[in-house]
Amino acid sequence: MKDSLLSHFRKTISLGREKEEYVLSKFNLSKIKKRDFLLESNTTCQYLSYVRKGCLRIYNIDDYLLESNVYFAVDDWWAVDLKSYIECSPARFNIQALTDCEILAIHKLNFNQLLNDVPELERWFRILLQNALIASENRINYKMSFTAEQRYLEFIKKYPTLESQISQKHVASYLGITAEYLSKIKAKRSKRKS
Amino acid sequence: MKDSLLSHFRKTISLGREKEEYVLSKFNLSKIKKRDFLLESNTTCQYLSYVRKGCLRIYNIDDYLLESNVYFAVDDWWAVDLKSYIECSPARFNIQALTDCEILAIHKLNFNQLLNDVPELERWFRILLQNALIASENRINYKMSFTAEQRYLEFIKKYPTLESQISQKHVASYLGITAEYLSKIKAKRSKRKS
DNA sequence: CGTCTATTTGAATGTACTCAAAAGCGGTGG
DNA sequence: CCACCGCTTTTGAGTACATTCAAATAGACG
Repeated sequence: MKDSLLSHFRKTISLGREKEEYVLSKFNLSKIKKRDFLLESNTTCQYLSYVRKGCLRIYNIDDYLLESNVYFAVDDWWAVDLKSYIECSPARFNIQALTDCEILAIHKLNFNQLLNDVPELERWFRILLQNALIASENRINYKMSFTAEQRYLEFIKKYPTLESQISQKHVASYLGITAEYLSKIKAKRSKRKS
Repeated sequence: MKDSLLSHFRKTISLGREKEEYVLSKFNLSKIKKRDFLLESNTTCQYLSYVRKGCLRIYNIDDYLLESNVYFAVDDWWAVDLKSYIECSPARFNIQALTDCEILAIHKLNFNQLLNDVPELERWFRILLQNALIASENRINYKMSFTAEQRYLEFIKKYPTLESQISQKHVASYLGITAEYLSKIKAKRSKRKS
């Protein structure tokens, strides 16, 4: 059940059987249904959530109540509002399941204890943050340098199975365009092909 | 000379006099001139560089040789291509001084040794990454939700002294617009005021 | 002083948005 | 199992935001 989480850790650190058991014991499995919320803005984000299965969107609501998807957490990723989690501040983001999901979550307090008991995890967490930062910087470049159509193609390449699972308006929101315009991009593309 | 770096560390961790000395001893001061490069793409980023004074731009060059500024490193920030630094991969970014700068740099090998000798630094580094990630996620939201003019106003608010020090084309590139369009935004604004 | 780069301005163009209407689709209850 | 409701997607016309290209002007620097 927690195999996928285990192999996730093994990608960056090696703990040995005993510590592995201990770390995994602090995570709890929960299943959440499509459209349910893992986090709502203005509450505090208290859990680190590993996505074992399914897809969630982490999204922002701006001053005019418009939503924009910051990122998707799919199999083997993490869903968290980092700022809120770290600073105990009200969450900026909402986290919502786009499909039925299986989550392995750990409460902040337990995670902090783990960081004390198993210092190797500091390294793992640092690397997680590094990768997230690198991905985020890439995202800025894409948005800056590419047109909506180019970004859409990159999206398909990066998440080849995701498009069929979620609605297009969420893809559009991730790409930073309106649902209508994404529809037009796709229409134009399928016309070109034929 | 290294006072500013010391107070930078003290913001997030407390080390005690002795360890502080030790950590600081690993950093070397260097002065670099306006327009000089701290890093050129396709070389490897081997240093963590603390900006004691001045301003640098970290920028990307896309497939069509167009530059876009990813971020500015100003007083009390860090300049690094994280991906290259961590993975020893060819740098995606260039780092160039926009003003004369004073840099406190530490080589990767020395930094790794510090992380071993002074484990408190893991925490500091993790927090640095956290903050960078939070800033980067914010940046995505701005680019998604706001017009160029709104982003320009946010830029002025966030870096009140920067605009007078660097050329507008660099500001435009950071905002993700052309230099011409930024010029038009400013013209429109000063017309409105009068 | 001359050269090189940065900035301004204008006209034409392209990219993406808004609004509205129609069609499609999925889930729910009778 | 069908009918209906609400939400998503498509399509079109009109518009706004931002770019391109070109030419003129202004600044920076040796």
